[in-house]
Amino acid sequence: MKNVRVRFAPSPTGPLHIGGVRTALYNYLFAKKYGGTFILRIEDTDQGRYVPGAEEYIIESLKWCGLVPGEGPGFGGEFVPYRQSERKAIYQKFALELVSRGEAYYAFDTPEELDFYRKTEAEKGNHNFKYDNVTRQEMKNSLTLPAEEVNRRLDAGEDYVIRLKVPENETVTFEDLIRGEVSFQTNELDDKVLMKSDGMPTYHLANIVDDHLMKISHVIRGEEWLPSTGHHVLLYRAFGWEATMPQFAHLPLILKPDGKGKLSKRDGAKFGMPVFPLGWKGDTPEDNFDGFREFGFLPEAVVNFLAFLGWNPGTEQEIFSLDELCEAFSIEKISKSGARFDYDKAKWYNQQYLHAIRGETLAEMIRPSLESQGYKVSADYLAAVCDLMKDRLTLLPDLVTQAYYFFTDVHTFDDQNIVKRWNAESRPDFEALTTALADAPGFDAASLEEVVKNFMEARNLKMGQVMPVLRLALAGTMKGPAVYEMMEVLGKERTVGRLQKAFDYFDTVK
RNA sequence: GGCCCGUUCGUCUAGGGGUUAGGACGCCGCCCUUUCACGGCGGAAACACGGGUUCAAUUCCCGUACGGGCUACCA
Repeated sequence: MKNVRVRFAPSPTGPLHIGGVRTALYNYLFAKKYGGTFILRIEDTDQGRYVPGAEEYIIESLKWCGLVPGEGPGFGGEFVPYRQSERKAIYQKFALELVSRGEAYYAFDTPEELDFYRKTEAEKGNHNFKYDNVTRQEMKNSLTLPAEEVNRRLDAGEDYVIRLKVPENETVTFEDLIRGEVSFQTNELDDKVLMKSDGMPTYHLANIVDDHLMKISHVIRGEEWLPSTGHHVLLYRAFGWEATMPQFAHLPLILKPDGKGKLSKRDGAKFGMPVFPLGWKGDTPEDNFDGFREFGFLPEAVVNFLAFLGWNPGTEQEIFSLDELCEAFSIEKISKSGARFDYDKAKWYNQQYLHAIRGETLAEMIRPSLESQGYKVSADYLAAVCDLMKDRLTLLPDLVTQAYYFFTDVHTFDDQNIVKRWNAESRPDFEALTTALADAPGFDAASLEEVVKNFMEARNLKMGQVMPVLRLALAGTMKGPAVYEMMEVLGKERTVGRLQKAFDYFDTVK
């Protein structure tokens, strides 16, 4: 495939949600697979919904995921600007061209009039009023009004919109790369507004004009756009651009975990999971969200998880780096039906990536949150702890909650288990063992194991009598890494100190 | 309501005219083990329904049901 140019075209109306990230991902993968270009275009034509900071958020999110655009705002490119609000004049010119070709027309009906019209129609039992090839004949537009009046209204600066003049009695058919042939009857299609009365284009116009001008080869977008694709094809025709029209691929939606509707930002709070890549601070507390990053996900895991929500390579490989995904990706393997958001699966992916990570790398990721909690540790020490813990983690913050005792004194003891493992006669043995440990030739796991084993043999003690007590004394809990390794990482001083202190405490537990 | 799209284990999915319908998550059991995890092994678990077409249909066609999307001077 040559000259693949795809775009991700979000609207800066708030944080980019995870479905958007997946759309961006699939566009990116497709571009990379064929050596093409991944373009970011900001569709900010609705000034009413514009949210400051949203564009920066989108870019930061894409970067976090490793999906860096080849062209876009801040990324340069042949077709600047990539922000639609800065391309207003272009759309006006093309809209006027459509009017002069008779493919579009001026309409003067105000939103209030339209509302009123819709309401009265509804009262008459007609609940699906459309501004279309039949109703336009009784509305106020350049098709029904005399030319002089149209000019008079235009000259007087009256508000107007430009609408697409959808042809009658035709069938629009196009080939969707995912769904196959899809067709619409033009009589079912309404005369979509192309230019709003504020002089801004609607999505439909801006989208077609920009995709054409920016030489977009494939439009990969969410399924919510499928119903308006009929209009889009009509628009390409009206402009005479049908020969170079991009190919369409409509992605299945990401659904709520319970399958009832598409995933929305409210679902994060409802299901206790992230639905945004990065955290977002809105104006109200309800508008503040933690993202996958804040929950403790690695971007590679999020990307891998997202890639598999609606696509799979057809092999049994589950773990893919971004590069591997680029290589394996194909539109034909995208599924047709919506995929529920499966948070357990997302966590599993994270766990897999955490297992594979190097202790040092993990250490640097976790350090900021550790320091914010007041723990200060050396790089080597932290890396050693990470190596011990990483097989036990699902989310990054688990390290601090599960292994806090590597960074400070044990503050919570599992008394129930202490009672089971410790009694009045235990003390002499464990004091002797502590001394033996303190005198160990080396404080590495292997030496310690030997010391403990010799000790047990000499005193005729069993593994189950000794190990749990040591573990309880060092960590306070029955869970955790191997005892010898824990001691090695903790070091002689801390190990011995903790044991002595713990035994005093154990004597008091009933 | 209208239009469009969809439907394989609970979930994500592979597959495809004749298969013991495969994998992964989750769940259960066993093994490993000083604990918790990891890991290994095993288990329960699916072709929405009805008609065609065919020697044969879960697979192709048509309906129905169900689900989802769209139905704005939002994207």
